[in-house]
Amino acid sequence: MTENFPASNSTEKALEEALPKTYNSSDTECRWQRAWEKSDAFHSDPQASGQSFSVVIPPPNVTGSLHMGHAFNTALIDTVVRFQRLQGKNVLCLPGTDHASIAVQNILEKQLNNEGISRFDIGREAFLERAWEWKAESGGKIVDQLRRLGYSVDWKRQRFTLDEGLSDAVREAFVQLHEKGLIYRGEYLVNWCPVSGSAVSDLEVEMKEIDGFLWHFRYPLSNDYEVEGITHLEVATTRPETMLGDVAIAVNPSDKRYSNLIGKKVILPLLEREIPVIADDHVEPDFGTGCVKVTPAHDPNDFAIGQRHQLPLITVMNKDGTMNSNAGKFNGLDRFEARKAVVSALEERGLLTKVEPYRHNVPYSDRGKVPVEPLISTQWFVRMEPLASNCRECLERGEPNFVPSRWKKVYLDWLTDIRDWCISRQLWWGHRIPAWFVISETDGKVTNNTPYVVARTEEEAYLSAKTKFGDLVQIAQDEDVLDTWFSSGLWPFSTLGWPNESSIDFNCWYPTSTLITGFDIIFFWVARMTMMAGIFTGRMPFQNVYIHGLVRDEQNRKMSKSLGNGIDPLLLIDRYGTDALRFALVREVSGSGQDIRLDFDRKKKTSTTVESARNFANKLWNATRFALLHLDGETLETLGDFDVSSLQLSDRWILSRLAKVNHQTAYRYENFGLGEAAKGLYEFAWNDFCDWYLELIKRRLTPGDNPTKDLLNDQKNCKQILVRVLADLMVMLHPLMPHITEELWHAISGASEDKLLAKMSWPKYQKSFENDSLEESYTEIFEAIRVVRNLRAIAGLKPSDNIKVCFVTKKKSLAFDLEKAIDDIKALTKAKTLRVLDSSSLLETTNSTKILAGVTGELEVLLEIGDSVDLNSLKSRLEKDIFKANKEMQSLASRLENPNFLNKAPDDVVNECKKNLLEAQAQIKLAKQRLSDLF
RNA sequence: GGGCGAUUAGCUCAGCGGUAGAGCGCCUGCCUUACAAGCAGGAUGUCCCUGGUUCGAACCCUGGAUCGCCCA
Repeated sequence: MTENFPASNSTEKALEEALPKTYNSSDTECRWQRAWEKSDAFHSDPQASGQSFSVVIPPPNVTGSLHMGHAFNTALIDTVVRFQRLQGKNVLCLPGTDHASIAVQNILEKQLNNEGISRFDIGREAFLERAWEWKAESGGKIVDQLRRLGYSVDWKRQRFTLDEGLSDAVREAFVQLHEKGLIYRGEYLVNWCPVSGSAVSDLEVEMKEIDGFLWHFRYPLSNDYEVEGITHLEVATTRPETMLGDVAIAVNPSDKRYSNLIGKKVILPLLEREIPVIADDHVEPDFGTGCVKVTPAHDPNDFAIGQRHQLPLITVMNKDGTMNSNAGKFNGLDRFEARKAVVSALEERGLLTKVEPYRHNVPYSDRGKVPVEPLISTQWFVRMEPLASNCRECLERGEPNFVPSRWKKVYLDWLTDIRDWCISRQLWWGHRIPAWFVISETDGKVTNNTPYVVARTEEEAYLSAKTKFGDLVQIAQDEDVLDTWFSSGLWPFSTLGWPNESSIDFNCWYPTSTLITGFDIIFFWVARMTMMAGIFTGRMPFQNVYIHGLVRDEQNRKMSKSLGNGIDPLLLIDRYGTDALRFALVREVSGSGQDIRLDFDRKKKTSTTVESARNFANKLWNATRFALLHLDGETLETLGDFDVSSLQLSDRWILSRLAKVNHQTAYRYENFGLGEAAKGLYEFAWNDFCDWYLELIKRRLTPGDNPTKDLLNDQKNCKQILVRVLADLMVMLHPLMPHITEELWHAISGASEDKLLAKMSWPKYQKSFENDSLEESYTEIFEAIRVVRNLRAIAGLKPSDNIKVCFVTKKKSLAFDLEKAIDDIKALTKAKTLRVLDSSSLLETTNSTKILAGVTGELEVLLEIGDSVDLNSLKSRLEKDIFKANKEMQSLASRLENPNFLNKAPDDVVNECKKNLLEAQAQIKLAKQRLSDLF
């Protein structure tokens, strides 16, 4: 399994040959994905020990292929899930797909269309057969792609919204809602998508700003009612073709211009129908002429007016978007053709008074990408208010808990002014509505008056119909299917066995722990799930809802099919590896849940963001490689635990850092600070561990040809800590970068192949190792080293040039730390000699000695060097130091002169300020002295 | 019209009361035996504008500008 890392008894040479210098992600990732799956590593057992932790994934459409949104969502979910698994919880992460009624139907109808036939030619049964065939062939694509993300889901529990169990759940849900009086059927104005040939819900309508026109035209007053010389009323509309269905003209009752016309009649041009002038509060007197045409059968606002005034409904269009016989001579024209024809007809009659360009909102069908047509039709609806009010009550108790919390308000606002949900779709692919019409009551036909029964099965329906209507009943199931989101709304419990609430899975994992999804489906999905769960299970379906942003393209545009600006995650995976992509995405996340922008060079197909994550993976690879090259075949297991009593300072330092990072990272993972967790681990691994600790221990790992016993002991200690830190780091990084950490952990741990990091435990948090004062000391030591390196650079010294370094400080604790770390500092600065003094006067110098100086904090760094020094750069460096210190001194001094500051600011701030002032003054003094010494 | 978010280094973004950070890019040296996908060093900011609160504001409050999203 660890092909790249040979068995632990190999020679160093063999190791070096077998270990490539750069990490090859595809090999590693492929291998571990297979290993996880082969061993059913993520198959969950409801009887297993550990607190339950469950997540259901947002089921992608079967028609879909992997896009960046999936990759992002998956990276976040899998990070949380893998973390919880490391915490010893009994974790279930349940995958599945969604049947996507309209999308699948669109695909199939396109295929049929290519064959020159329609679905009606082959019939429902044959159509569904083809649909299932299509699903079997293409429906698994997205699932295979999800596998490439290293998703640690329970594949054995994979579900599909149309599979048997979930279909049962849908029927049960429908029947129960109906029994509770929450489902009704009726003739209403719905959003009609002429392309899908189906009703769609309000949520599936997208408002688009469109440049259109506002047409003004005249409706002549009926001769009988001519009033004070007024012969006509003028209306303005963006949709002239709907005038054919006008049934009234409405004005505001307080509008004096028209008050004497209320109750009178006008003649609807073209059709020469007489319609009344009515008064309605909702008419805005300031808009247009203050008169609006009322078309209740084709406009939601007008529909409401019509209801208030008991106006008739006149539908002038067919369901395919063409005009019908009510449209008179426009019968048969497409709605947009009819618009032109109506306008020119009005113009001919001299009734068109004005056409002005007008930008307005037009409702578009999400799926069909054409304007929806508000159309009267008979549909099934769910009464939402009772469901929503239950959710609002739960929310008051914090159920579910939204992260970040601002989404709570968005969710609540939607629930507060909720409208009923049109759930029927005039499609075939989906859950057929479990309602049967008793057609024998209406001459074998389905009309709006045909009685129906709702039942779980056809037999049940038949029996029920028979009891009500006698032995000779004939029944026929409703042709329509349910909105796909109806079944998605049941997802968190239908997948766990509901309606069988005594199922083991349901008992163990319901309610689920956390839902992770994008803000774009809070209404579509999150709210539907809470409403359905509330009524069917009596509980909210998840404790936490973690809402994340969207991945946007390099120009900050939303990625979309129509724009064609999607960035293919698989391409990035091929180039940089899954772990790199996952890490890059998660690292971009901020606590406030903003959208993330992914940079992408479309010509080169590269992304610097993902590339830097790939480089991080390579860094980890090489740090491990370094360890293996020095371990002589030893492993975490064979080395055992280190001896706490013989640790060196640098060991204590890295162990303190490790303890803090451990604690902090666990907290961040637990509380959805995933981006922060990633960033923190990156810094620890790269800066603390690789840049400092590995450099510090190189000397100790190679103690020379004839090492003493002490040196060998120290070497062993050092190795033990090296592998300990590395192993812990791998565990902590595992949720983010599962594959490479699995590989590297195996290499250093000596664990057998069947042991998986994915199923290990989170490393123990060693609070006793935390040591703030030591970390502060090391900050100062590193700063001292940096000053020496900086002086070297200024002086233009080569790495091989020997230097003599002297640290001068009056701070005893610092001097103590520096003394203790003297060998480390020598190694990292390549100093030949290093002394720590408490006064520079103790430094013996001759006339030919040149001294470079730098200051940091309370430490003065002196460098003895020969003649080959660039004095100019040194001079400018010192002058710059003085300038900066001066500026700081002035700002600090002015603060300390302010009595209010001294009185009101907290003591520690004032003390800090005083301390910094003294330091700045000392720095200036020193730098000035050095300047005069040199020039 | 109502609501939400954003505005910080050349770019992408953190920080959200104690005087500004990271990654990438840039400049200068280094192929120093884990890593050039690397190492060391360096430069870079009216923290959108405006008032106010405060000893002190990038951060809190007023008002405004620009961009984006959601709901009508």
